[in-house]
Amino acid sequence: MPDREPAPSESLGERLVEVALKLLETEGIEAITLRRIAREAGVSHGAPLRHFAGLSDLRAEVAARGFRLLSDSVDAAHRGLPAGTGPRARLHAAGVAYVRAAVAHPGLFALMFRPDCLDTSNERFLREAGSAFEQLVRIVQAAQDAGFEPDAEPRVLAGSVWACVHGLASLWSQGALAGAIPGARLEDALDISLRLLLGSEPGEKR
Amino acid sequence: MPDREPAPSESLGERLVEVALKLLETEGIEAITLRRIAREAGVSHGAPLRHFAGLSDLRAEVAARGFRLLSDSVDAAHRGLPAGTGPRARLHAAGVAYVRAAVAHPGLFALMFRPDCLDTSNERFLREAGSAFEQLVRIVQAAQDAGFEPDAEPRVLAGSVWACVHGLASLWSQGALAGAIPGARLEDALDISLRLLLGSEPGEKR
DNA sequence: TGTACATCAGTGAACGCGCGTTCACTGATGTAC
DNA sequence: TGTACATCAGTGAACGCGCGTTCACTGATGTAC
Repeated sequence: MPDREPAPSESLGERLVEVALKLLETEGIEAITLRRIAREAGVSHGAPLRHFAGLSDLRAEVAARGFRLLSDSVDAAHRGLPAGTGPRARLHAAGVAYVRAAVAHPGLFALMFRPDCLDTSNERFLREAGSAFEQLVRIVQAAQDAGFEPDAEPRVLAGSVWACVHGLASLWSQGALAGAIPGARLEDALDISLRLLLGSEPGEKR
Repeated sequence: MPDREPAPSESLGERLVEVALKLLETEGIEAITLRRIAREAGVSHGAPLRHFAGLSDLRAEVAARGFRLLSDSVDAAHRGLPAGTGPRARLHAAGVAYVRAAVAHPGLFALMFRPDCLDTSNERFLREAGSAFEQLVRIVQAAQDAGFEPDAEPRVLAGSVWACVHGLASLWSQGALAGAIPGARLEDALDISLRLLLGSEPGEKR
């Protein structure tokens, strides 16, 4: 994903979302206001309302990008694995990718899971969040076919896996884990979590 | 914990915190402002500053109560178990208690993990958060003594367990899990998560 | 090739809001003598 | 038992802030004829 400059052809709506993403990285959630984004984009504060129904609509649109980013990260990690990799190791890699992507974009990640801040009925938000979860369900189902918790309901199992990596990403990216465990390394906690969750799989190729 | 009426002897500082807790239950985080709490307590909006250094100090104080409540819930669940209960089943019960307490107080729970909203250097906040984690470490260590992941570093292991139940509590209490899995029941996800995390323990008394 | 018109993205002044914080004050309470 | 005084929790007016949203407007662009 090259960090392209805003092309002049690009619509203001697009540009505003990108400015918001940049602001999330540099200043965090509280900077995501209509006026601030407009200012940063060099446009009058009324302009964003030509492209979004209101503040929480814009935020939902930004959060939708977050889900897309998460999906893409998981997908990229998946595609990067050697051909013979087992489904369980793939699930493991998906978990790692989720946590890494979240920790790399703490502001965006926080916004995505703050339903009081955004319009959760926004169409693109629902679609991207939904398809990210479906992606996880597919990966989980493949692992189930390979013997991982074969009797569990796939969506519920996927939800449990999601919750676990999500908790890790969330606590880590807000500094709570590092605060409680001085000298902790994310890798260690991630390894333990995923090993506990998925079990060890001595016979499977990774 | 009886829902006692504000005793006239009670200090205003105490009363404000209790009003804040009530507001969190009924209206959520955004209601937690100095002016709103003062209004609700029937006191002028300047009064709270006689008891707290500022808004984020008050919020930290409220969050500290949250950690205490979480600790107490886990503790009560612990004490309620039959005498012969194994350490692994005790860890399981602690996880269940954590999630239940969090889901029962979604506003408070959300506030506790919003470091941008509160003064994380507040003394009581640090103390209560710290002692809640220490409580978990002790429970985890007991499970380790009974053969659960005996070689893991106790604090990191505790962090992993924490992250997992925390993620479940967090996603559930904000409706994300229920949104992704129509008809989902918290109990099911909780059961799967904890079973995956702790493994099954056929020989142990529950 | 021109002319009239509609469309609509972006402007910028204005409104009203609740907020945190400051500050001079009041008035009850307790203490020193 | 009185009197003077200090303390300090709570008051309420005031300040300045950034916010979301409204609204009449401008001016470029494209379309119909």
